[in-house]
Amino acid sequence: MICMATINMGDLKQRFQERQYKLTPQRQIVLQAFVDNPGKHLSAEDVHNIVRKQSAEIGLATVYRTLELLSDMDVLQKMDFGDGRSRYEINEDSSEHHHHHLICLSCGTVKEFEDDLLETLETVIARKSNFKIVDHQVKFYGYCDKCQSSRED
Amino acid sequence: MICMATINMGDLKQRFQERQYKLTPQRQIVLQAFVDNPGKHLSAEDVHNIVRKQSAEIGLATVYRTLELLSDMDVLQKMDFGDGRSRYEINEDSSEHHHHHLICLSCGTVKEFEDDLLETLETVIARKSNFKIVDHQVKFYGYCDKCQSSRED
DNA sequence: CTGTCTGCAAAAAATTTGCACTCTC
DNA sequence: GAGAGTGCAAATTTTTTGCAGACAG
Repeated sequence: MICMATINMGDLKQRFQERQYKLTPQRQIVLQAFVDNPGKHLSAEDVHNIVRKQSAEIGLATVYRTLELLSDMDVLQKMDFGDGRSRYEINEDSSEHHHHHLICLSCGTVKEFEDDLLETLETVIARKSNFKIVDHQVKFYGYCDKCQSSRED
Repeated sequence: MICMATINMGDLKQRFQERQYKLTPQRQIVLQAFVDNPGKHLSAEDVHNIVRKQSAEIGLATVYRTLELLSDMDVLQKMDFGDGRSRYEINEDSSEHHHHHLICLSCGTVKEFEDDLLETLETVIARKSNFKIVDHQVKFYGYCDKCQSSRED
C-alpha cells in the first residue's frame, strides 16, 4: 500500500498563521506541484518547470525560498540523492514512519519502501548512543528489478 | 571499538594499476589527508586546505578529480550531510559493515555508530522489494548527549 | 613519444542575496 | 502604511571543463 501524498490545506493555513507567514498563491502553487506529482522527488528547477507549464508565473528564487520555508516547517523534506541538487518530497508525518529510498545504481530510479524494522533500530541506537533521535534518512543503493535482468546479458 | 582508518598502499597501488591509473604524489597526498584525519568527513576544500598547510602544492581541481576517482574506485565514500557540499570518508570495506551517522541538529556534530541490525534490515528489504542491494547509507538526526543537557535549561 | 595527469583559469550549475516593487492585513 | 512576499538580476558557492605544459612508462 502506498499512501497518497496529501496536504490538509486548512490545517496548513493555520500552521502558517502561527508563524505569521502567509499562504500566498505562489506557495500554494509550489505545494500543488508536489501534490500533483506524488512519489516524485522534485528539485527546485523541477518545481519551477512544473508551475511554469501550468502558466503560473513564478520566479526561481521564490521557489527556492518557498522550498526552504516549507522544509523548515516540516511540510516538505529535503533530501539528496547525489545528483548535485537538493530534492524535496512531502513529509507525510512530521516524525514517524518515513519510508526509505532504494536507489538504482544503474538507471537511477528511486523506489520507495516502507518498513517498521527501522523504528526498532532507531530505538536500539538511541539507547546505545545517548542520542535523542528525532528523524532518520536511509538510502539503499543497488540494482532494480529491471537492471538486474538486463545485466544478465 | 572504533577501527582506525587504514589504507593498504601496496594493495592500493595494484588496484590503480589494474585500471591503468597512476598513484601519483597528488593522489597519495589526498589519501594521506584522510588517513591523518580519521573520523572527519572532509569536503574538497577541507582536503585542499589540509594539503596546502603541509606545504604541498596542489590544485583544487585536482582534488576534485582525485576525490571522484577514489569514490569510483570505492576507496572513498561520498556523502552528504546537507551543508551544501559533498563530503568524503575512507570506505573501510567496500561492501559490508558501514557505520551509520548520527547528526546532531543542534551543534552539527556527526557521530559514527556501528550496528549489524541494518544488515538484517537490508536482507529483508532486498527480499521484499526485488532490489539487489549493494550498499546503504543511513543518517539519524537528533540531539547529542551534550546538547540534550544544555537544552534542559 | 604517447597517453595520463596536473594546474590554472574560465565556465557551468546550483543556490542565495539585494533591492525595488507589490500585496495584505 | 508597515511588514511580508515577490521577481529580477547580480553575487556567491561548489563543481566541472578546456587546454597547455609536465611527467611516467
